Amino acid sequence: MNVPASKSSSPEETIHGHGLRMTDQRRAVFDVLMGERDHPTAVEVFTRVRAKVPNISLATVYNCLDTLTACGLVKTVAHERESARYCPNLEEHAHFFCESCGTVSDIPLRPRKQPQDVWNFPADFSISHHEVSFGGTCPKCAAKAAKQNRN
Amino acid sequence: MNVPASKSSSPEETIHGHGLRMTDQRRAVFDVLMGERDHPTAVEVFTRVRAKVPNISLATVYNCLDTLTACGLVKTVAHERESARYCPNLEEHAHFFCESCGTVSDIPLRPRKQPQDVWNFPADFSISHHEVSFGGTCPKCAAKAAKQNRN
DNA sequence: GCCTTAACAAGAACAATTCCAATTTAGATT
DNA sequence: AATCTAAATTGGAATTGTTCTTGTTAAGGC
Ligand SMILES: [Mn+2]
Ligand SMILES: [Mn+2]
Ligand SMILES: [Zn+2]
Ligand SMILES: [Zn+2]
Repeated sequence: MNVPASKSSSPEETIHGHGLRMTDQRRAVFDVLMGERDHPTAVEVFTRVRAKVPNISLATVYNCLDTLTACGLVKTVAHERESARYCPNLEEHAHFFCESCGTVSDIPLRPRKQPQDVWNFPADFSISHHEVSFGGTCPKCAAKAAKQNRN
Repeated sequence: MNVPASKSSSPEETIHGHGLRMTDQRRAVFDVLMGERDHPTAVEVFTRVRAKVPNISLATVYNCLDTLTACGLVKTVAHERESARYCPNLEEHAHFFCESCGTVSDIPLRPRKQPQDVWNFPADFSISHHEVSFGGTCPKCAAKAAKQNRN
């Protein structure tokens, strides 16, 4: 667990490195996530992947998403109490949730910056991971709202 | 909604300012949260508040927590897919979740710093709120682990 | 080709939260 | 002080997203 997938190795190799097998279902779930740069829920992944593997079950989609996450091939994204989303972007980044249209955007970390630059940790906290999410209005929706207001 | 409770005004005033009433149940839920500087779940609040209001229902505890949050008197804290927690600290801060003992600690924002100092937002994103959570090992648990290792 | 074990499918179970309909209560109005 | 009305509470049912269970399928080492 927590072994990052190096860019050079294939997903097969990464999965094998965890003592697991690359199955059609895992491959299909992985491909669906890589195919779009968005953040689908498990059910959205399920409906997309059914086009390729018509008999896959939702339980298997959940299992695949869990194993892919455990192998470091995708990321799981939680926001408030909504259903989990899955992200193919392995770079360190935060998430922006547009409250108007629901889209999720990746927000990259500035080079050479760390969360500790902004939050003041008492000594001796050992941080193993962080999850940062922002809520607000995306540029697209802001533009739409501005246009509305002009009328 | 989103009207912050100024420190000078009482919870009654704040609630009235939102056109709502201060009831025994709301008062008791509020007092329970203010009574400890921790981050209880709804069920934990429920069991604590039952000491004072023995017949309160869990649904009411959820309702009270929602209204107190809407009035800005407490904060709701989400972390991964766990049950929601509630926080009496109105200062801007992040949360640290100890994976070993489960405690939640407040991590203050450094003065004059912003999340935007660390994350690079494409222009035109209007941020209305953010939630930042860290996972890892708290100092107490780190010390315990170190002691174990020494044996 | 056989065997062991991992992976999958289908549906049941689960936990947290929300919804609903009936009852109670706060506080305004007489 | 009694009455009235909308808001709040209650208890239980319903919902939702996710996990668990059990029987079946299929890799891949031998
Ligand atoms: Mn992402
Ligand atoms: Mn807090
Ligand atoms: Zn938007
Ligand atoms: Zn700890």
